[in-house]
Amino acid sequence: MSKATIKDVARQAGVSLKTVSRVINNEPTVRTETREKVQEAINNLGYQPDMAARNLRGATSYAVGLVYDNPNPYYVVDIQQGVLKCCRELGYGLQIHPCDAASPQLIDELADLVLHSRLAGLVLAPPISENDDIVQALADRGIHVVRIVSGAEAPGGPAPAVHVNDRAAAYALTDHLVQLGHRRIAFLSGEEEHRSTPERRAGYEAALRAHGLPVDPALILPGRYTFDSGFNRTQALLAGTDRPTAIFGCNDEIAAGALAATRANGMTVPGDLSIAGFEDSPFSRQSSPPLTTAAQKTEAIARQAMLRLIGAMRPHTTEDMGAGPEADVFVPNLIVRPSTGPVTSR
Amino acid sequence: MSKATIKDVARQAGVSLKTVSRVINNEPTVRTETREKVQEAINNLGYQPDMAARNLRGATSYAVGLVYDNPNPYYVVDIQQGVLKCCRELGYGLQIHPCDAASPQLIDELADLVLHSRLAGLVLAPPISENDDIVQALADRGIHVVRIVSGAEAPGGPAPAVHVNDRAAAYALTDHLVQLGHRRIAFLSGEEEHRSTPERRAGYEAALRAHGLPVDPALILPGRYTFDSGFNRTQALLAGTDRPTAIFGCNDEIAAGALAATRANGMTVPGDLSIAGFEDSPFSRQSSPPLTTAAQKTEAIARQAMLRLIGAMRPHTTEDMGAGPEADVFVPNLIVRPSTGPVTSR
DNA sequence: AATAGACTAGACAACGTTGTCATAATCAAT
DNA sequence: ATTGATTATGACAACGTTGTCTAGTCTATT
Repeated sequence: MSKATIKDVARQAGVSLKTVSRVINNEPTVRTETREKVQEAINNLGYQPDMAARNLRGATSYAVGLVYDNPNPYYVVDIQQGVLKCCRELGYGLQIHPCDAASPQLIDELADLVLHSRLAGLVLAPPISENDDIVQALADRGIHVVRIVSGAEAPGGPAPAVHVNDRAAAYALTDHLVQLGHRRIAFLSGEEEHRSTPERRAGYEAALRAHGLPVDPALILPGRYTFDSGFNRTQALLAGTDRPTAIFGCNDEIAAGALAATRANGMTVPGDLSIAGFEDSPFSRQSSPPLTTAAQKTEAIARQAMLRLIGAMRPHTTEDMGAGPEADVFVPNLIVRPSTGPVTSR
Repeated sequence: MSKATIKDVARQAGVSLKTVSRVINNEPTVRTETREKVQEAINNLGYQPDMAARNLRGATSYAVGLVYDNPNPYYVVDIQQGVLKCCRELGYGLQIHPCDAASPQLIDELADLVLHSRLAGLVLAPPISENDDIVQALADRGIHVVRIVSGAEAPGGPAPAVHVNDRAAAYALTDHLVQLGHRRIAFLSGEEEHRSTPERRAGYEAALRAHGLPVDPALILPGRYTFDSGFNRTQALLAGTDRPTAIFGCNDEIAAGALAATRANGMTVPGDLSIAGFEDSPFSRQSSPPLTTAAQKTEAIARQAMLRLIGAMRPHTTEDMGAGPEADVFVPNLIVRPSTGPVTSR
């Protein structure tokens, strides 16, 4: 009924409490023979260390926090899943912490969280992870942090980071559109606070330039990562004189909005207009036609972030679990679906 | 830098550790004067009890688990939010636990979770909450549980429950369609494991009967809570001879699929066909036209569930926070949007 | 005025683990 | 064989809190 403790294991293995503790924590100074004896007792009793006691005693703790303020539940759930799985592998607890990125007390709030929940560190998801002030302030307070950020490579900032190369993926997606013959491709931005926006835009511009095409500022529209934002901007575009032949929505919701506006205008996709999104959310799969998009492996990214966080604090814990630094950069995959097609002559 | 402990509070207030503990836990046997003195010291030092120590010592613990296996991230995030907020109010920790409802080891897995994470209890979300075998097995093992279930009233089962009266809401939605003149209304079911499916269907049938309309089995189609399921069944319906004039999708994803299929068939909504969904997810708001649906207050439901769980264990903790038993039944609200309209003569 | 009962408060141990320090066992080199 | 260094193990305290038990202080009743 009741759970086995380290004491039970020690008794069964015929060793002291401390020796069992050493085996559990993979400390080197245990004879192989002893280690095996203890391991057997552990397996035998189905022993698992008690988090509460562990956290209480040590300078070290076995729980991390996941901090996010992301409007996209699909993303949030994926990130949670990835971090949680990794926590279970490593024997860590997870404290989720949705919050308000704009709150002026956010830093204090997070510092409090770490203190009171005895967290070993924090995994920061975008856009909070991309706010250097916050990350720096946390680092200054001695809080271990890992960031999930949009960007091609390690900026060597105040904290370890896992990177999503949105730029390269946006380049590939734009290239795909150009290959289809599109010359006037509108870019519907998301919030500038999300670094993914300027990154994706940079990839879009780079691809145009690589093909010797002009970057027309009139086709690059500011906005938000929402359906409505995509809808409204597309209506404005279509009402204008020099219409684009393709639209690159900075995420799938924007693209879904663009799709709805296009159809509301009596136009067909991709016949009259090609539309592409980003993120491979269900919106992109369930619209008609399904949207061309770029898929990021959110769960794997979250897992890698977790490994980096723990690895920074206890290198031996995560040995052989995550590969070297090259594993820290993820490039979303282009997924071509029917919403993009060859440009048609008017 | 370091956090204040009960010791610091005791010293500042000039009382013993135990007295501070009594104040924190709202135990009755403390003189008002003493209580105030202690409270002042607590506020002064910004003291918050340490979860790890609390959980370690007592027979009682201050953390709960949230168990779910729900394919809908919008729902999951809302539930999390509601439970988490309530946890913070009550000073509880939250352990999220996504899992596989079909796993044969689920019961052991949950029992282990409770034991090893020292959880005071579990909040069960649908569909796991609606599996009586699981709930009963957990109750038999002495695990405190609260269920969020679809159904009109307390069944007096093995565990306290919060109810979502899908039946009444489905009745209202169906009534709305009938009022618009619809006589042939198809019902696209979700998974039968989710009790919401038979409940909503019961409401649909009851409304038809109340208006003296026949319940045609050919119009009640089994299926799943997915876009594709809605799409395919609608195509089949529209290919048939005796078409319905309205479709009631058991959730918004089904309805969105139905909408896509309808348009793929060259028909207009609501002109040729009215479509209604359920749940008020973003799908219903962002489709064109937006879908008539029924909105459940998921966050409030989650909060109430949490209150019931804690209330069952420590009645005095939740006094005055949640109202009486009548607060345990929630009826989703009908939201009328453009996807439903008066039936047109053919 | 004495005393039972209720109320209030404190001393102390205990929860399960790890950090510190001491000690025992082993080994290499003289 | 003895020393010295190294490795392997154990005894004990401590983390911050609450449960148990005891003792002191009131109030009410006789």
